[in-house]
Amino acid sequence: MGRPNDEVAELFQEFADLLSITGEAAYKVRAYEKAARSIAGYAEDVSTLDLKGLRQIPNVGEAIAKKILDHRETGTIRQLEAVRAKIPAGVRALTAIPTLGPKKALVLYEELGISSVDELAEAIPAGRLEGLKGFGAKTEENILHGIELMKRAGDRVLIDVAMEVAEEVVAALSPLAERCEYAGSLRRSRETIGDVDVLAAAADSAPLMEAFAALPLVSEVIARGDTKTSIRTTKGLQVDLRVVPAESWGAALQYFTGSKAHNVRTREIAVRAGLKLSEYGLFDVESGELVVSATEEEVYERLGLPWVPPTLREDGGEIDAALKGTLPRLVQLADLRGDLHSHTDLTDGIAPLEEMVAAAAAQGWEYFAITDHAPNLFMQRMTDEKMLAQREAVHALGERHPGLTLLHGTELNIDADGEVDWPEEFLSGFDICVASVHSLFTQDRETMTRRIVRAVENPGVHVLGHPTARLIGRREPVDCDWDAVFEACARHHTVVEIDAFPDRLDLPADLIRRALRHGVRFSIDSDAHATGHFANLRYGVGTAQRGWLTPDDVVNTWPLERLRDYLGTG
DNA sequence: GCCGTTTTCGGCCCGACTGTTTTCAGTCG
Repeated sequence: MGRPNDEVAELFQEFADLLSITGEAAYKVRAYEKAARSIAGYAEDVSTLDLKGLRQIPNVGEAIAKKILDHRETGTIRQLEAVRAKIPAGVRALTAIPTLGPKKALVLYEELGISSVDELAEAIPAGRLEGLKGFGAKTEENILHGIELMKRAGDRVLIDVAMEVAEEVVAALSPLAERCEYAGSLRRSRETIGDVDVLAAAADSAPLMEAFAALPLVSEVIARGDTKTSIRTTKGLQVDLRVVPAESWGAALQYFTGSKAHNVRTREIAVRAGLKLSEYGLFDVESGELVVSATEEEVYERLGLPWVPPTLREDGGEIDAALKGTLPRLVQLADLRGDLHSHTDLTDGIAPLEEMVAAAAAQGWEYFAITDHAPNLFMQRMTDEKMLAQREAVHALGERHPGLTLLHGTELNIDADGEVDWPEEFLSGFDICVASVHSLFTQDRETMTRRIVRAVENPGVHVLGHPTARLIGRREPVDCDWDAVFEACARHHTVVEIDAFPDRLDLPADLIRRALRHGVRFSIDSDAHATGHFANLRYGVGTAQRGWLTPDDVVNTWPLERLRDYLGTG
């Protein structure tokens, strides 16, 4: 269920959303949103803090601190319950539709009684919105497209949500099993996860099934048997537990990891060798005898293949590469020597510079770049003076962390024409500049391509940040001639970012493979807005692996000197 | 509701874009 901070933060975020729907003053709504973000990003566990300790959290004052204590004692927040009674949860869900905010959601609820996304999806084609003030044809179209975008993600969840559940289940069951691991699309590090598959090896499955069904995160047991039990979590995610004998572990793990297409290929290879591969093992067809099944390695080996990393098992050429012995040595989390994209509370981060740097030092990195937003993202209120003052602070801090080289950078805004915030002269004062698209996501392909290529060609720009600007389940990637962009990146030594945020994972894996063909180099960046966000790098690494990247392809696995040479900042 | 070398009130993330509107409201970053 996550750490107590996340639960409390979610309650205040819900409170803020509901207040904004009821038309509460914007500053009040923002106060709760800011508090929610601060609580989520706060290093200490809120459930252990007293009133004084809680008030130390930025943006948490008397009123919010008391609500946290109330919640701890009574399990609820009175004011939240009151507004929940007025606004159904489904109305809040409407605001998750892109282009539909709190004001429109309230109109739909009050005028038409619509209180769910499904109801709205039916009401529009039925013409029920016609004549409703503020809802023209284009608005209806945008809403339907937004719903479509959400539906396409379907019941799938982002990888971090699934990972949290999977790790909780594995941790709870491991003491009862000889082996226990999550498999399926999560093990392959897909960007969204439909359901979580957990595999355990044990002689007797009963205690595992019992413990699994009794976990606190279980809201419903869907099916329960000797070899498989399925549950639904309180948040609606399905988790399947399969228990196999230890001698079948390897075959079962291989089978339940998938993908289906990869398994089809491995089974074909088995058939041609007179073998049969199933979740129970690799068998000799003639004798029916078990050949191997205890580990994945021996299953693959008996098929004449090296072990294939799960992130490659998509039937995307990995079988041929395995047969030829040309599987890449994939980049690992431990290969990273630094992070090239992060924020502090000078702009929209949560943590002060000192805390971000201390947390980066604790990662054991060799270098770390602070890249707060530049002035053209107006809401961040950046100025030249603030940026230069931060640079001084960064230099001073560097002396306190001798093992860690601090890079002072910025995240520039790529404007409509591909220009960025500052002239080259000012840019040259930074150690590293990330440049990203933050607006005008719907430009046509030609305009967008010209725009991004121009930014990439700017000698002051070193990294193209979250290149497609997609938000998984919420915003489409921008339309762009990526081959033209990658070609320009390779030519100008502009690094292409893999932003590790779970709702971005941008550049996506399919485009990484395409970029690789152009000789592009990549950086796997946290885009951290809080110290806890460095943990997201594992998802960035998973995405990089799905793109077949080796450490040599990823600049932040390089020593700083080589990185500087490549960027031309040495 | 939070915050403060403006310190107990009066500000608070500002501006662009979109669609609808007939002069601007809603949404987003």
